[in-house]
Amino acid sequence: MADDLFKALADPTRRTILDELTEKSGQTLFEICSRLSTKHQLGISRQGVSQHLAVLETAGLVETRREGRCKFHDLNTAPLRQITERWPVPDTSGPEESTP
Amino acid sequence: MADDLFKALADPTRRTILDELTEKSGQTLFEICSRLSTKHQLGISRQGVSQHLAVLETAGLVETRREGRCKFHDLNTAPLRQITERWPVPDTSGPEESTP
DNA sequence: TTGATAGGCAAGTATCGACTTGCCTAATAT
DNA sequence: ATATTAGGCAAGTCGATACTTGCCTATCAA
Repeated sequence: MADDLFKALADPTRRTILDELTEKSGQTLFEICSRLSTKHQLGISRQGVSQHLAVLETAGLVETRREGRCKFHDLNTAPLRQITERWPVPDTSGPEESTP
Repeated sequence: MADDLFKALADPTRRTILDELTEKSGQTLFEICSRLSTKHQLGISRQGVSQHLAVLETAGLVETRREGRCKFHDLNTAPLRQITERWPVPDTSGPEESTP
């Protein structure tokens, strides 16, 4: 459970995929592949991306739906909530301007 | 930067250490060692724990202060904020009771 | 000073995980 | 029917990393 989540986040390529899905949810495998290649200069094979997506799906960060021969990938950030629930983060830390 | 954070969170032992520091911040290496051993049945060497703490410190999740021959470890959850800033999480997802 | 306590450094092992290559299935197009 | 497009499965390689063992330094107590 939590193990899958943190393992999924551990890889920089997977985090970039999450970025891409944040920008545009519901992309296909090939769409993600070409975006990683063009926008992020990531030379990675299609299977590589596919395996990353599988890890993200196991973590619950990505959900998929099939339509014909296409498989669309949707982002689900809900699992991230358990991180800040497990280790509470102060509202605003750091040197804040004194409330005027 | 972000890489260090997610790498630090990727290991289950390190997450348990964060749990321990959440419960009681400012523990020494030996204190953490014995807690991992007794409370979590983690048979890990002192050096193992020390290396984990170093990774957590690199990520900014743990800060240390020395006093004499003792080194105290304090939790700092602030770096976690960038996670939910990078991938925004809806306030409360899932089937919520309708606000009465 | 001697011994005990708290921690650090470095090298070695061994497992895990990212990535690739090669082949296979299913849906659309000509 | 054949070719093309979208994706899946499996084995193999290679580098990263968690963990250990062995030795070394520094602080405090007797």
